[in-house]
Amino acid sequence: MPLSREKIAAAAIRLADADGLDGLSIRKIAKELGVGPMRLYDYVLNKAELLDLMVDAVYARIAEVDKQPEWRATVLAIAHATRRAALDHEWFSDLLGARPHLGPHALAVGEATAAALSRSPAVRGIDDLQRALGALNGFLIGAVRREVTERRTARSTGTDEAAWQASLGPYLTRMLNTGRYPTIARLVIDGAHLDAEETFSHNLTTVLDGITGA
Amino acid sequence: MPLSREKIAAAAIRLADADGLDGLSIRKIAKELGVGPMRLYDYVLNKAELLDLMVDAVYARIAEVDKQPEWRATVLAIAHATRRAALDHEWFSDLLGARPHLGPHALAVGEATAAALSRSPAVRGIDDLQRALGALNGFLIGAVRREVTERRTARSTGTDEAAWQASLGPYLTRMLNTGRYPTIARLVIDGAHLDAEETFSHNLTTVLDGITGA
DNA sequence: CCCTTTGCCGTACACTGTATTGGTGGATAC
DNA sequence: GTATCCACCAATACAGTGTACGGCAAAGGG
Repeated sequence: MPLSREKIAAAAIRLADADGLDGLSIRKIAKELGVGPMRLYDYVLNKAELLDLMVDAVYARIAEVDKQPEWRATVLAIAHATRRAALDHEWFSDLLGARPHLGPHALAVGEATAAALSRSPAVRGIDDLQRALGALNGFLIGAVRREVTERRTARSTGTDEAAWQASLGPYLTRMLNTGRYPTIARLVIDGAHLDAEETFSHNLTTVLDGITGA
Repeated sequence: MPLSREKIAAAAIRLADADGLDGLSIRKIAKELGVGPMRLYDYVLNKAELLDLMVDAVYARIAEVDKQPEWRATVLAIAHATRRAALDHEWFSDLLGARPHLGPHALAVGEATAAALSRSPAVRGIDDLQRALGALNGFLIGAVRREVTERRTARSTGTDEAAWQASLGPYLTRMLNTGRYPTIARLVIDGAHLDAEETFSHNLTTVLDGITGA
């Protein structure tokens, strides 16, 4: 069975899911596919283009969300699907917003969000739409990125407990004990462990309220 | 004159400003400082820690903003300073949100924003504060990231005009001519070239309006 | 039968971060 | 004065990266 861009992207996604973007190399993908490393360059211009293919493959899954009748429900569905995809493929959050989303599926979800937003009564002209899209996408990119890094550090402080207790933990408590960061300290100490999905939902509606309310 | 973490970070920042993060290597930093590459490891654990140092050095500049009497003005000042810093050091946006901000100056900035937000009447308990901080930081990270990538692609389509006219341009017009992305097409064609700073300001107040519940 | 051309394949290059080894100067002990 | 040790620094070495490029075999044309 011959190679193809799709098959290469799929193999790359499998590896990136397992080892992260840093663990992803042309040679490993080729080995996974049982071919020589340079074969990949018959289908892909360079590694950057391969990353774009991976991103668009994920966007394809995001684009599968059902279209909702109400514009707000549509935006919520797309945003939640994007978050879900980023949690399933953490490397996705590293690439999200790092290059323009120009793949066909990325354009499709962009179209769906833009169309939904333009149905909001608060979005009047095309300038409003451009700004609203910027605000929403900005929040989406940043929020997802934050959540993924948080999850990563939580995992690594659990795994690499030695390093945490040896350096980072004491450093942090020392810092907070200086009294120079009282609010942060309060957040760390008293802050309940809020449910991540609930927080995301809450903040998303906050941003949407800002868009429609102003 | 002896080496120091600060001096190493400063040299690394100079190089990253010029060549981007991809062009940054231990060997180049060492050459810039006139020492052997392995000397740097007497001051820095590994490259990741060096990147953290660079990030915190930028946060030091951000933390210099004058404290405003009104909480909203404080948040605006910090956000604009962060954006300004990311435009001055584009690599900063690549690192922003990619790892927890735990350096002393990053903590200072976090403290200032958290303190300001907690003075908003709409932020009642510590849970509200945690969420508001998440919404604001999420937007900030994503918006800055978006703007920097936009600027980069604009620059590279200007520089590498051959590649644009050969592949990406035609690809995009072909895509938009399929009629599958009418809203996006309208945005690309009719969309005025909005001032980036104005857009950022507008969206920032939009998010803040959402937080305060206006 | 020979020549050309076309596609396939692996080698090779320049570069990365960093562990490790070897050497060298200066201070201290006898 | 000599020997020993130690701190410091330089260079080398290794395992890996993305990808340019040269060689080779098969196919087609005269």
